[in-house]
Amino acid sequence: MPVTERSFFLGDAVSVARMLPGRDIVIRAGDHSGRYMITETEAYLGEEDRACHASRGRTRRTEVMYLEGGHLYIYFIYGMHWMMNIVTGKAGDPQAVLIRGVASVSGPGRVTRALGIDGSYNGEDLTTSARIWLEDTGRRPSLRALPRVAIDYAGEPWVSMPWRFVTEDK
DNA sequence: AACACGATTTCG
DNA sequence: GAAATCGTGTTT
Repeated sequence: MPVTERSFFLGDAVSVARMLPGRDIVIRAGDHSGRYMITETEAYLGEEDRACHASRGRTRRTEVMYLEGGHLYIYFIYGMHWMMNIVTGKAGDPQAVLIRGVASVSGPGRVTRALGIDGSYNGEDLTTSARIWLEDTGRRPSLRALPRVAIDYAGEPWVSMPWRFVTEDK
């Protein structure tokens, strides 16, 4: 069933990142329509977290992270890839969860390409959108917690925090 | 106005 | 191992 309760997204990013795997992202957008089970997530914990874009404060790019949980934070990187994140927490608390993988699609850049996600989805509200939302199918996969990827520049302790969650292969 | 670099992917 | 490729944040 669709997850329309705002409360689902108001927890901290680590909590939400642990709840997302097993749930489905549903897209209804013309040429890109489908259901994709989330398999891998990564949490970014606000201004304190040196790996989080919000560690540099509120800017034009990061302002959507300051919205209340349930909105999408979409950004472009390496000149070619869109990254999809789900904002979590209360308004003013810039946390988000990167969607690193969905069933049969590994890698955050490949996820957005498969789902047809681009900058037009930045700021979209998952609890009210007619083209993208979350659904709870009841699946509760066991997870493995690992360090986050490609954030060496953040230094310790952030580079070592086990805030990446991967569905165990079974 | 110029510069350095990135929450990645792909090719060699 | 290195290129591709450009928006963003920082510095000048």
